[in-house]
Amino acid sequence: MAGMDALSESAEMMIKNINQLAADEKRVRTSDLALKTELKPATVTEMIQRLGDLGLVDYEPYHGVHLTKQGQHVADVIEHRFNILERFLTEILGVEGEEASEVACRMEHVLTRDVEHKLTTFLGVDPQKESELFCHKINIEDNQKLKYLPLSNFEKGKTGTVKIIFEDNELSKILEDKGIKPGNKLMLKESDNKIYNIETDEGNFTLDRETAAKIIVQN
Amino acid sequence: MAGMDALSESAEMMIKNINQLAADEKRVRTSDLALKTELKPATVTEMIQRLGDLGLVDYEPYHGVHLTKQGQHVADVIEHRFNILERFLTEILGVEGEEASEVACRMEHVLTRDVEHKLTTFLGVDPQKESELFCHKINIEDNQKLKYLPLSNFEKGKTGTVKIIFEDNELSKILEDKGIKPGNKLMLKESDNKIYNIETDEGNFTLDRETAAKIIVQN
DNA sequence: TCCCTAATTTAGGGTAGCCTAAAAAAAGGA
DNA sequence: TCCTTTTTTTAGGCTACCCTAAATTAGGGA
Repeated sequence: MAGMDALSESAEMMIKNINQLAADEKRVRTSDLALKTELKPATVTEMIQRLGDLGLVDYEPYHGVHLTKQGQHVADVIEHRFNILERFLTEILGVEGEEASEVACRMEHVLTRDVEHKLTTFLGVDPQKESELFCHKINIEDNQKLKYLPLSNFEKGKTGTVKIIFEDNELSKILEDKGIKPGNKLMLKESDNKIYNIETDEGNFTLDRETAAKIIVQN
Repeated sequence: MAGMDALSESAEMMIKNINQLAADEKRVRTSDLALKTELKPATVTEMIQRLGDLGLVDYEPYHGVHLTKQGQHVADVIEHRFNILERFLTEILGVEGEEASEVACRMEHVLTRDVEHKLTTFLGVDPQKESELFCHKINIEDNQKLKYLPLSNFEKGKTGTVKIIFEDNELSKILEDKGIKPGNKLMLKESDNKIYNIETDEGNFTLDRETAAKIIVQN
């Protein structure tokens, strides 16, 4: 896209405020923006003219602005970033309301989409819903990359990394001696759903299904 | 203090770079700063003159700069904020190295001291060490109030309540079957920072660090 | 309709941050 | 020492954002 530099914080804030004042189709007035942004009307005019040149708002002199499709998208992204940042700050870090808002408001302009996504997932929001909302589809590869399976359901011939072992210390120790412990790699050589033949750095072993079911592997 | 407005991102970056180039007492040269900041020498001169006026650097025309006590303090704070932000982004969110650095570098300028503190505690850094280093003692209440920790930084022998599991649904479901789900209690029996041995209502399990980091526990 | 007022824009001014080009200072070799 | 080269600073220009003050336009009441 042309002019694809990042928007300034000021520009993004103006778009955010236009969006927040935009009720029922009406154009947003300069004076209302001036009040909300705590800028002088002349400054608002200057800024919305710039945004108009960028195609982010539809500006008609003396008759206010409204967001274009592009501008609306920017507003949605900023809004979302603000929300997750604010949630993170209050719910996870325990920052007080007012301060959380202020910090989130400054941080929202420096997030990348990737960090935004990861933070969203961190907060337990369903990424699918998010992706519908924001039209940036989640890459299939991302899903593939994070596949956890019990070894009992693992694909034959594939190599994976042990993530979790569900059992008491005794079994853990036995498995550990065989190189089966969180962090280590293993390969499922053969299986008939009753016995599982695996290979680790320590050699080859055979497990029963019950035991294999307790080892979670990431491919 | 006089002139206590927040420093601009540019100014803070310049101070940070001066600090990073300041080896063995020698003054930092304009040309080296220009290389590091990717600014033109003339721009660097202009900036360090401004910083000199603010009392943050000791500037002698044609003979480079070094940080004053005040400037050094700013550099230390920025450096620390960068470090914890980078750690949070990589260790908790799983952001890749390069991107984590860039985002941390932009975020470091918008943190408040309070958020910096809470994030530090969240990452499980010894607050005592931090307070020695930065001379602003961490309030005990802050610790008490800090309700959420990744399991990877949880205290051995303590029992907590699972609040959030982040990662894809698949991992969540697997953990859920084993009693690791929001609302349930668990106890961290043993840990060597590589393997995490826990006990839940459903039994005993061993997790790797990466997985443990994705389970947020309230103490 | 016409005029007055309120809203808005334009005009003009300032600073921070960036730049290039030219001047000035320092540094090092012969 | 002196002269050339490198480094640094100064001079001057540009843009984004902010402002105040002066035009300009819109809109409502008589």
